[in-house]
This record gives sequence, structure tokens and C-alpha cells, in this order.
Amino acid sequence: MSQIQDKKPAQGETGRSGNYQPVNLSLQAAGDSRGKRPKAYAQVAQSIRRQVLTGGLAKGERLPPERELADAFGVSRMVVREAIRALESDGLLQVRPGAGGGSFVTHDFDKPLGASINNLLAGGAITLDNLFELRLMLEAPAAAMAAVRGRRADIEDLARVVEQADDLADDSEALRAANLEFHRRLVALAGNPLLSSLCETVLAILVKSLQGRLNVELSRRVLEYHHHIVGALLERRAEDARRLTAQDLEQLHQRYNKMGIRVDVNPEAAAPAAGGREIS
Amino acid sequence: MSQIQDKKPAQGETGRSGNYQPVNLSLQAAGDSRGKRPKAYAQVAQSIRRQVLTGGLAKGERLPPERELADAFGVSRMVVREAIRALESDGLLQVRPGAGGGSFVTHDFDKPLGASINNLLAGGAITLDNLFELRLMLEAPAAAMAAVRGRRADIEDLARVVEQADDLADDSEALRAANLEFHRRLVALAGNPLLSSLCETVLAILVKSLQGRLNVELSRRVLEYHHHIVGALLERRAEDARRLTAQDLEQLHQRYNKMGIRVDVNPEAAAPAAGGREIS
DNA sequence: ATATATATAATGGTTAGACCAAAGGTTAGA
DNA sequence: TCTAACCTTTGGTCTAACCATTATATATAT
Repeated sequence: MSQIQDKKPAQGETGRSGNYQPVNLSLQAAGDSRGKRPKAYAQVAQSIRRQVLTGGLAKGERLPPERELADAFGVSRMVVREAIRALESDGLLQVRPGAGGGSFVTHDFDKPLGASINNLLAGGAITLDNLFELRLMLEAPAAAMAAVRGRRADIEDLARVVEQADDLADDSEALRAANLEFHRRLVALAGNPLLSSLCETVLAILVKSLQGRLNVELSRRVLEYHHHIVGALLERRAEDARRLTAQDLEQLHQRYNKMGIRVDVNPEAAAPAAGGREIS
Repeated sequence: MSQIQDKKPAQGETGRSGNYQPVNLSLQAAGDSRGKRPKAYAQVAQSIRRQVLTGGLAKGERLPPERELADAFGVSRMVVREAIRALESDGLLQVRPGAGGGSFVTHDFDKPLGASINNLLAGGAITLDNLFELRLMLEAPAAAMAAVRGRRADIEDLARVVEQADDLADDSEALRAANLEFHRRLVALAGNPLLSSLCETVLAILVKSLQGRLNVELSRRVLEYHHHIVGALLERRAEDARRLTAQDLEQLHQRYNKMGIRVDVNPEAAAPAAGGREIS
């Protein structure tokens, strides 16, 4: 009875238990093609992964409780938990304890993306300069693409973001946030979600290593560029948009280097920082 | 006794057990800063992650067996396993069963990177065109950078790769491999490991969706470009290198589209395909 | 002696059932 | 009506086995 199989639960009188979507459970072999014994947790993970990605389980929906999944898949609860742990790491699930809790479908792919880059940094495989360079390679062309593809209305929204930032001259934190929002939206205008994801991730890491060391003076200087960039976008001057964005980022990069900012090399990757409980 | 603590094992007469590096074990709280109870498996994962990334555990080294880790951390084996599962998903560990087996430190960060992008594709959040576009944005500038930064010797190596490919006119598979190798090395010349990682990942996904549908005619046509690119690199003509690479990739992209190739949208992410065991 | 088969031991993979802890819902009391 | 005590659901953890895989050593046959 080591064979893993799906005991599709009598899909009928579940009247009592669930408010979660009654899920289609089934297992396929997953693992190396080389006749290796497929590991149960890999199969379960694979099965759930498929359901999540093919829309069988919509974003935000809750999976059945671990115990029921274990029953349904015909495996022990631990196998299910290991599968969930892997999926959680992949950014496909988010788990919450307690009564209202459970495993919820999410699409947080930026998380593993960021974790990987963080790991590369922490492991010394890449430098902060590498990150800045990548950002430049992504955002400058993105600005050009935005000038070509961006919808008028969206560009005007972007313009408003910049204008609102003008009024925040005194609030350093808000100004910084507004500038970030600008870059986020600018990249979004390029219309390539993959590009957006990457930029978002890179930006998040860079921002983290800033940690409020960005002074108002620099922020306003940056804002200056943003005005020009918006102008270029509005007039569809792609090459200008590209160049201005590149200058904006290069200037920022130089500031970083002058300030001798080192990356926040906490090997946290996915996990945020310290909780409340002290440990021996 | 719910407190998690490190019972650092008497680091002495382990003469019998280990050929693995005697690891420094210790746990910190990990989790949300908001006084939430830190989950044991997250703490263990965090602790190991730190050791791996800060070099306390070198690449290729083996972790102590799960049972010993559990002892050392003062938790159950299950907690350790869940932690390992997450780290495996992060590309930090690779686990092998059996006698010679164990959990080995690896730095396979391309794996989660690729998994994320695969998930985005499978979930319909991005398209194959988005991928091609990103590749173009990365590789074309990379070629320009290579022309500037690439060491003479490395460029000459690259030239040899192209020349050797000339002799493979008949072997479609080998020719394809040689062309891939060209792009890989080209990007490496740019001297940005992060860029290399990304390109590697994107390329791998694109290649997978090709699956031998690339005919010899197209391969040779591509090879033509490679010759020109190498020429540009040797003479440090950065802009030419950029333009030629862009043309090379755009041509390939158009071919893809004409052939109506759809991405291999198997929600496999990290896990390769079917094993030998049938299920239910 | 060499090669092949077989036992041994180390280690991950899995099971079973129990109990703890968090968090939403319900109900009783003020 | 509001509050506080319970109750239930669900994830988190523990224990103690046993199964499966594989490298290594040992024995056996050639």
C-alpha cells in the first residue's frame, strides 16, 4: 500500500465541512525521468501547483485543511505539509494558522525572485553595482517603450504623480515614496509584466539598502528628472525618455557609491526580520 | 519547554559519526516583527540559510543528518525537514537519499528564478513575447558591454566556439548547442553575473519551448550573425555588437511567431517531468 | 586475484496518532 | 448592547516507529 493514489472523497454530502472550493485532487508521478522513485511530497506539490497555475484554484481561494488533503491524496499529513512548504517558498501559497486560517492561493512570484537575488548578494556572487547596472538596462529601455506604447491616460496619471510629489518637498519619506511610485508606474507603461516584476524586485532590494539615507536634496533633484521624463513621454519622444531615465539612474548610482552604501546583506532572503521571542 | 534552543552537541568525541563539516548551530527568531510567534521551521531554515550564505557552510559540503540537526536545534525531525524543504526550493540545498546521501549545499539560484518565470508563464501572467522582449533587452546591451569590457582572450575563445560550429553544419543538435553556448559566453563577457543568471534562465525557458523545432537552415543563418558579432567584439565596435545581436534575436523571435510556437506551459516549475511509477 | 553477489549500515522518506497554539465564531452574562 | 468566557477549526509540533535507497564492506564464486 505504498502506492500513492487519490481517494477522491465522496463529492456529495460535504454539507458540513467546507467553505473552500472542493478541489480536484489527483497525483502524477513527478521527479526525474530516470525511473527514480517519485517522492510523495513532490507529487503532491506538483498536483497542487498545477491546480493553482491552471486556474483550478483561483487566487485568494483556500485549500482544504491539511488533514483533508492528506486523506484525499492518501498520504500522511507530513507529506502534505512538506509540499505546502515548498509551494509557499515558490510564492504560490500563503499559510495562516488559526481558525480562519489555512493555505491560501497567492501569486507572489516576486518573493522567490527577490529571494534569489538576495541570496546572490548575500553569497557574494554579485555586487550592488551589478544590481544598479541591471536596473539601468531594464528601466531605460522601458522608458522608451513607455513613450511608444503607453496610453495617453496612463501617462497623464504618471504626470499627476510627479506633480503631487512637488508638494511634498518637506516630507522626505513621502517624497521618496512618490519617487518610487513614479518608477514603478513608468515601467508598467512599457506593458511587459515580466519586466515590471523584475524591476519591482530589483527596486525593492535597492530601496532596502537605502534605508532612509536618501536626503531631500537628492530626492528633489531626482524629481527634476521625472518632470523631464514625463514631458518626453507626453510628446512620445522615446529616445529622450530613455536617455533621461538613464541619467536619472546613473546619477543615483553615483550617489550611492559616494555614500559608500553597502548592501543590507542579511541572509534573510524571503523571511523578514526578528520576531518577539528570544532564543536561548 | 516550547522554547527553542541550541543544545550545542559536545563537540568532542564525535570520532565515530561524521565526515561532514561540524556545523555551528544556533537559532534566532525569524518571522514578522509584529510580535508573532516565530515558527520553528522558519527559524531553523533561517539559521541554516545564514550559515550557507555567509560561507560557514561551503558549496558542496554536507549538512549533518536530519536526526542530528533536530537534536542540535532541539526540535523534532519534522521541523528540520520542513526547513530543508524550503531551502531546497530556494536553491540552497540539494537533498539525496541513501547512504552517501544527505543535504548538500548548493547555489542553484537559477532554479527558483526559472521557477518563478515558469509560474508566471503557466499562470498566464506573461506571454512568450514578454520573454523574448526581455531577452532582447538583456542580451543586446550585454553584447555592447562585452565589446567594451571583454578580455581579448575570452573574445578569442568565443570566436573559436563560432568557428567550431561551422563544422557542425550537418549535426542539427550539436549546432543548436553550439549556438546556445555562444549566447551564454557572450553574456558572460559583459561581466555582470546577475545578468548572466537572468539570461541563462530566460534562455533555458525559451529553449525548452523550442524542443528541436529549430531547423538547420535557421541555425546556420543565426551562425552568420554570430560571426559578425564576434568580428565587432574583436574590433571593440560596441554599437555594432549591440545592433547585430538585436537583429539576431529579433529574427529568431519572428521565426518563433511564424511557427506558432506556444510555450511549454507545463506547471512543472522546478520539478522535471514524469517518473516511472504510475499512480492510482 | 578478480569479479560478482550479498549483507550492513547510514540516511532520507513516510506513517500514525497525539497534543499544543492561534484565531474566528458563539454564547452567556453584565 | 457590549464584553468575556468558551468552543471549534486549523496550522504547528512532538514522538516513535518503519520503509526505501544507496554506498561500502564483505563474502562468495569463478
